[in-house]
Amino acid sequence: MHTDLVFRALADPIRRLMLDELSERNEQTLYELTARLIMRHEVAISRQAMAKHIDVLENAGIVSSEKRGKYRMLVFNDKPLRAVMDRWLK
Amino acid sequence: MHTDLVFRALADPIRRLMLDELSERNEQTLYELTARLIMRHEVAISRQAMAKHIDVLENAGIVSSEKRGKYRMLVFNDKPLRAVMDRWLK
DNA sequence: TTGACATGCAATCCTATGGTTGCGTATAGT
DNA sequence: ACTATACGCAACCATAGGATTGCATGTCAA
Repeated sequence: MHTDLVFRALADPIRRLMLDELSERNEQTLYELTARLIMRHEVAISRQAMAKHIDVLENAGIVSSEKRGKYRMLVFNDKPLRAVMDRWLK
Repeated sequence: MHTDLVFRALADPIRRLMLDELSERNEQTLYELTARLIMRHEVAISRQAMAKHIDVLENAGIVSSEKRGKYRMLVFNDKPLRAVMDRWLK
């Protein structure tokens, strides 16, 4: 597991909001998630920017995506977070 | 507490190494910490760069510093980390 | 007091990163 | 078959972040 990718993924506030939404309601499409962020958190962001964020989260292993037809289903995975968190918290 | 500052502080690998050292051996001066990073972790970094990193960690509340004479004593504080970590780990 | 030492401050540079724009592609519905 | 939809890809841009450089400041020891 790549610690650096995990921490860098968490460094952006929008990505953290994405994790909030995904941890609360799993299995969303990229489009759904984008709409939720815009409406519930009043962020102004494009679909392309969201796609980039998803790539970052996926490379870090925090989110996995599965292609279903024309949709990209997003699944939250908390294992990398747990693995990385208790580094300084014995 | 400023969540964003905490996460951004953790985004840099050198700052994470600094926390490793400080959590293991508290109350070091900036100079000591710099020497330790260079020797034990083989990082090539200047004192000025280290000072900047300390500022970032201090603004995030993860490290506090106290001026003692010509020394700047560094103290690790894990509270912001704990507060921020169990956001997605219920 | 004088000099070495630990640190502070400011300007500059380079690269990474987040965002936009524009276009292309594949799937689903009618 | 046609069209709208959900998404992928690549180029460009602007800003922020990490590092260096140079100089200034304050403290301690001799």
